[in-house]
Amino acid sequence: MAAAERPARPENGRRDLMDIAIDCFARFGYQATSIDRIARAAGLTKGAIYYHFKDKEELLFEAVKNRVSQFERRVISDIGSIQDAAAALTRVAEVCLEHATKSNHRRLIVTLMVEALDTNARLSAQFREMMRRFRAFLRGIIEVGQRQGVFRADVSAITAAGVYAGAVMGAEIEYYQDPEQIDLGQHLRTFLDQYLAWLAVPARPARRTAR
Amino acid sequence: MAAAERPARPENGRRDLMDIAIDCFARFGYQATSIDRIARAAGLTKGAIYYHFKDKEELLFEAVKNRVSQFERRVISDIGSIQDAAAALTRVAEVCLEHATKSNHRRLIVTLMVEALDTNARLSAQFREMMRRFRAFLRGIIEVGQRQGVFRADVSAITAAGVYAGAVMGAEIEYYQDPEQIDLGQHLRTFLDQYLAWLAVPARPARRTAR
Amino acid sequence: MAAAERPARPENGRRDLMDIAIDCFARFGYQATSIDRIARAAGLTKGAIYYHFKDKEELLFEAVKNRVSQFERRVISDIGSIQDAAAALTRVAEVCLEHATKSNHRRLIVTLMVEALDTNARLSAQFREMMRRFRAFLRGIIEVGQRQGVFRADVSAITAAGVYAGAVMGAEIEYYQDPEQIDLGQHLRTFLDQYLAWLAVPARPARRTAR
Amino acid sequence: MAAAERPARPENGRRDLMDIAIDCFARFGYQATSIDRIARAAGLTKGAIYYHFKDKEELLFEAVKNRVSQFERRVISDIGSIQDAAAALTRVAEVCLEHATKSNHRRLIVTLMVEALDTNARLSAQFREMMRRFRAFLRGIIEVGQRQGVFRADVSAITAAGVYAGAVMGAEIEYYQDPEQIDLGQHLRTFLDQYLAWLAVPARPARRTAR
DNA sequence: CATGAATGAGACTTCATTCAT
DNA sequence: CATGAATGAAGTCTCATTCAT
Repeated sequence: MAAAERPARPENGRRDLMDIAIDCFARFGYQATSIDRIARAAGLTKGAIYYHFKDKEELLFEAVKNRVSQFERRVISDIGSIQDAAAALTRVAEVCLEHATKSNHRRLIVTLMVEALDTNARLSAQFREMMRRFRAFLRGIIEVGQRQGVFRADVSAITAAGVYAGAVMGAEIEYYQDPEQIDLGQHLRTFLDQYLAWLAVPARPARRTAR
Repeated sequence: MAAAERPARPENGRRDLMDIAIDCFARFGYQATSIDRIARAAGLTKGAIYYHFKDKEELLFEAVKNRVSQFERRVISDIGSIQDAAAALTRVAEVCLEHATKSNHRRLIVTLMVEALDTNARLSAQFREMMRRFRAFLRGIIEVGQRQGVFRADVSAITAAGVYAGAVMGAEIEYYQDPEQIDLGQHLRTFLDQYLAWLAVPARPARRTAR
Repeated sequence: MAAAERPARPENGRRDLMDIAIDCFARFGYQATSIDRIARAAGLTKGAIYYHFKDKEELLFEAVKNRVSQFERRVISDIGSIQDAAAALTRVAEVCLEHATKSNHRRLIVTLMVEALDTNARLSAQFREMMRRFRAFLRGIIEVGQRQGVFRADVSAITAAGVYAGAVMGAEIEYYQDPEQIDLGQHLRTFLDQYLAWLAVPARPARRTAR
Repeated sequence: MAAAERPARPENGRRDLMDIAIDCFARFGYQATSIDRIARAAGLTKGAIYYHFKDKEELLFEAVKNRVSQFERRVISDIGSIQDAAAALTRVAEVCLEHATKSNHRRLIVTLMVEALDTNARLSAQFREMMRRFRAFLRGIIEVGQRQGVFRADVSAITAAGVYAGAVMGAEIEYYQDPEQIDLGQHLRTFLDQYLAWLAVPARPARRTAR
């Protein structure tokens, strides 16, 4: 009662709050997540949230920034050192799988990305950049493979990257919606299997790709 | 008074209203579409909407039912008669492309499906059923190909169907988000190319598929 | 299509409509009875009601006027000829019983009277007049009895009339609310019994009445 | 900081708000009392009401529960100790008189009871229970008088209780409607006079009561 | 830091009423 | 006479946000 005894963990409340907010945003989206819902989930009152965050949008942006950069850092740190392009693509899918099933990182991203489409220009732009970075990253891997001669050269690396990114995202949504019937791991492995087979340099008669 | 010209447009207001509502829902989702926005878009007042629809949810469900069944009828009527499994899969992608770019059918479905996830149990169940039907339909095509010997038999048809459905949906989302950079048509053709190559009976050494 | 064939029963729709409206008003009161509810009960659309009645209030006033005057005419026609004051009071209670249980006359009156209290000045005034007429009527009967020497003279006839009117109305409300436990007939007979005993000229030592 | 003066009025806003709401409900009934009207009467905005009460119905139920139990506690505490049955019945009427004229307790109850009849099943059930308790309480008093030999034994105590409850309620309504012409105190005393005379053991020739 | 109380804008919905046909 | 369509006001409720303590 006298003097000291400050909250032991300064700035920790902010982090905790954000994690809880992220859980809500990931499940219900932005609009269906009221400040009150977050507060209740955190065992606080609404006022406390406004101590840590300027407004709901700041909370949203921080949440997205946090999870997006965590995902990107993870991908880069995991893949950066891999020399084998096919192994790198496999690894990316594994990270996605993990972030979709063991954390809420991917679900937050996918959910908010769709919700933001015509609803939140600024957020949508942020997601667009993120997707572009992701595709550019994948394209980089593919081009390495092409340069190394392990991937066929007659395909557009950027289109291939887009196919990859879309397939992973679509599979995740199927999984979020019907986890009982969708085995996301098998799904992604099956996709990778066909994707890598297609990218592989053909034995002899090259199958023509899409115009 | 002589010949034709009956009420001119019986039950037309309801139909028009729904089309307008669908446009809004497809772009902004359910929650971000206020009754007032629909009314304004239709050049009516809110009250008029409640004359035609019991509440916002009825409008939503009717909209979804309408577009889903239109999409399903279209797929069935287009594919039903095709004997060639590969051609059927190609055709499905073409219909999706058309419904994603020339109408708002697919965007309505994808947008609302994601929004509904943990937000609207009843709607989500409806979408889950729709996706299951879609995968079952695709599986049927694939199994026909397998029975005909044109598709390899060592892959799970239902998993393959899920990969297909997910890839198409993911590509659509990429397109909705970044239409300037994503050429959905090329995207889908590229995916189909790899998908069919993978499904095709291998010349010699069968590549093993995922577990 | 040519000329005549007017609706066989002119002005009949109006009467039917009003009876249906009265049923609704008697059960749900004025505010909880929407024009739509009446229309549906009558198998018509709202517009039809506005053909017959200027607005909802006119319907209400007509309904009240109708039932009130029917009740009053009935009381007068039934009691007018009775010479015996006690028998007249008994008869009034019987008419009330009948109008409370076999028709909706009394329930309409009681329900709307309470609802109108501070809500509809004009209607409330009308009911106030009605109650005053009713009490005046009862007072007349009592005074006849007093003049005839069959009722004690040391009671205020107007107060006695008020007690009578209130007791009947209160009993009705108890009955409307709990018809399973309240036997309105027995209730009223019991009240009458005590009321007439009290009014009767006492054998010897007159019990003093309230100041 | 030294001694007393705790939050001054903890939970006070809620209580104040309810009292104001009760005033409105007692005068206008439930439906004619808009949230806005209560808010204005309280000098607050609508939102403040929803901070304290979940919705309008909760406010209603709390209001009714409050006034009903206050009335019942008052009756019990006032009458509980009285040994004389006639005095007890007199006392009950006095409490009703006070609660009808000096507070809004009885008017709230009577007004809402009538309005709820076919309009709010849950509330109506609550009032039905209240009336049953009231009649049971009165019956208890009457039976005590009968056992003590001061009340005649040849009347149904429960019916007599119903007559009493109804007469009081009816008198109140007359008073609410026409306070200028109805002197509720005299009304109730007159009723009590006749009621107790009727209940009293007759000197000699017992008047037969209604079966 | 955090709470409790309150605001105010905006959402959904109901409903009396009007009107062209 | 009657309907179908529509309006506009008013009501209930939600929610992001603010602020004194």
